[in-house]
Amino acid sequence: MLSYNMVTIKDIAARLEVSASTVGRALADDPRISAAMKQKVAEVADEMGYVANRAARMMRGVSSNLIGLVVPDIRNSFYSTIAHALSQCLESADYQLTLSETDDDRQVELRQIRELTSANVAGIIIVPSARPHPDAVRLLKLTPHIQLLRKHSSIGEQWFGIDDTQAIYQATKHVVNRGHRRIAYIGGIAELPTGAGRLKGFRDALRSSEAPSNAVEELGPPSSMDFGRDALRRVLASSPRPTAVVTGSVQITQAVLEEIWATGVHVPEELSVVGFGDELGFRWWGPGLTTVSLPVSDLATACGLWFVHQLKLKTVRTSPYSSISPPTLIVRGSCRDHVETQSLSSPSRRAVG
Amino acid sequence: MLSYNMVTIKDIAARLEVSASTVGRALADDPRISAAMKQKVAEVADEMGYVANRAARMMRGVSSNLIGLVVPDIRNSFYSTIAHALSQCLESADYQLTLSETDDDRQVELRQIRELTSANVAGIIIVPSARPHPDAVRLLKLTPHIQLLRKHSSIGEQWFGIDDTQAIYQATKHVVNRGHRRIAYIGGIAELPTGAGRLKGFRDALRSSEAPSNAVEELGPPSSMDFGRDALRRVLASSPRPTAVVTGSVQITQAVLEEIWATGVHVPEELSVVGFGDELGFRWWGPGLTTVSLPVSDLATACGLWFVHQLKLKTVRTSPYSSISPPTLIVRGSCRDHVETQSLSSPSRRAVG
DNA sequence: TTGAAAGCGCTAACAG
DNA sequence: CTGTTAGCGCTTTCAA
Repeated sequence: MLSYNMVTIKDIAARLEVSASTVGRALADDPRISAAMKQKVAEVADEMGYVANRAARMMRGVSSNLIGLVVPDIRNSFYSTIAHALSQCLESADYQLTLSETDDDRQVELRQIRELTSANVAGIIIVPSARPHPDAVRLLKLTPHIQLLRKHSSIGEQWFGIDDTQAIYQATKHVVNRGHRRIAYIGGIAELPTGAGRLKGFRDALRSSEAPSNAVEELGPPSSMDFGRDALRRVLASSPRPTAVVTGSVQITQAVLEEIWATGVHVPEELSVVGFGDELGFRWWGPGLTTVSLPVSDLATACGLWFVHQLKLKTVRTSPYSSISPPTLIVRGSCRDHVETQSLSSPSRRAVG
Repeated sequence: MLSYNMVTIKDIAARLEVSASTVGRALADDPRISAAMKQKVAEVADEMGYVANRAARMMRGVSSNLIGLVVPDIRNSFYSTIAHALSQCLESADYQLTLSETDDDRQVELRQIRELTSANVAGIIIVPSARPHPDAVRLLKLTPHIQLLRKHSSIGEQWFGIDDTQAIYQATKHVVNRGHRRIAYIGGIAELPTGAGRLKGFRDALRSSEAPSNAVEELGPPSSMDFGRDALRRVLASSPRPTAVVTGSVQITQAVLEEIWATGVHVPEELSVVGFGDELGFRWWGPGLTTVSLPVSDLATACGLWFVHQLKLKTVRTSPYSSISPPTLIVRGSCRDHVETQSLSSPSRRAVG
């Protein structure tokens, strides 16, 4: 290990023949210090290449400039988008982002939160797992924190998310309006707040239609491609086979697209599809994927700005605040009108371009 | 700000009626402490929910358990894959990952490295920008560090990367072998080590062919979709129009795919394409994208393991070490044989499935 | 307006 | 095997 002698507050004090506290205060822009002194201190500090020792500062109770981001899996584009947006707006407020992945495992989540609190982070931005560990909840209460996307009341009432119910409601309503009656939904487990909201959106949309409809629901881990693939196979095998499928997470959507592509089912002739999220590539999947687009980046930025604002007012935050962002349905070619006497015409084919 | 009374080593000491140092040593598993004592301390610590104060520990000279990851943009799947892999293997070594984005801007990069060193990070894993700032290089020398993907000798000789030259060589060779002679390459600027290597691969492959060939080279920021789109348009407009295009970064590939899809050029009839990286969705793009797959996740894991190993031996590392991972060409449908008397047959079309 | 001094929680030298 | 003591660099009383 390298031993590098950082220049300390004492060094500049010695050089200027003043006390350490004077230098400390000058650096902190304390009103009691004369402008002349501040000036001199600033110059010498700069000249000697002084950098504050964060550890020492932290020990004096000042929390670090670290903000912990706790997400299931950074490879999920939702979360990498969030990480990027947060990183940007936290940086400009002089905060550093630390990354913790939970893999949606409450034990891992607890460990990570333990780590973060022991590192004295200034705050935690978390996408909580389905059922966070009580100890994790307890630890979070000791640190400023905010929930993103998923919300558990046990953790708090500070939350930025999207309207999950509305998202899937729109998606489902779209196929219902186009005449589909046997509709499958493949989405995240209802134990997750997002999963529950989306499932509700699906059911609400079906209920809102006049004609009786026939739903197939497949619920599983929202980040599991394997689950998505298997679920789609089950949906295709079920009888009567659904004429439309709505997906409830990005990963599940990707898995379903892959599987449909692999099995050779024709879209939209044999099956209509509405996806979740608008990934690069969804546009060029088959006839173009009709999907629900979510303002994840804006959401994260808003969340970051607000959180930093909260941290600045060094006040205990218990007052609830929620921000719900609306989804948008993007209609492309993966859904078509369904008529009961369905004639499977020879599929119209589509070339690149 | 919340005032939360963390339980300290003293609290445990008081409870057990021993000295603080005994507890400290027991917790550190010091050989001089009796097993019985360690046992008791461990129990009480656990019971009281003791978490070590990192700030205090750091002040005693021990560096933090933070490792800084410095990348251009976490939304790039290369880097999110890397972040995930590193996060996993650093976590198991009890390190925390902090995330810094540079947007390939040397000033930002310098700022981020400043931040990291002042936060006393245990080490830095960096994908350096094209021309790192001299001060950044200087700062890096003060901290254990390793380069990922891109390598600058000024920064050091510790590097994990892929064989960029080989990657593009394979891609280019593939179309050359299929008879193409007018070939375009759209890739990152040669100022980047990766850009230079890939460009070399392109040129080497062309030179290696017997028949004379005609190259078009478009170089720009590798992470700019806009550049990719514009470059492709220029390529299509050039005369004689190339019959094949090879791309040299993930983002450029994505941009090129989008643009080809948008302009309606038929692949592979009018244009053969070889991509870079194997993103989800490349499989279902048009006739399936023939592309170079790179073992990014394994690379990052290897890098993480090795770096942690280096940190454990608390020795100054100056000895060079490089690890080069090989790419793999994945052949799908986006290239076809080229014959000079090219007959543009009516395009064979492909449906989903 | 500045100084002196007391710690923050932990580790490490130096005694027992 | 365990206790005492002295700081690490900084902030923050309390004095001057």
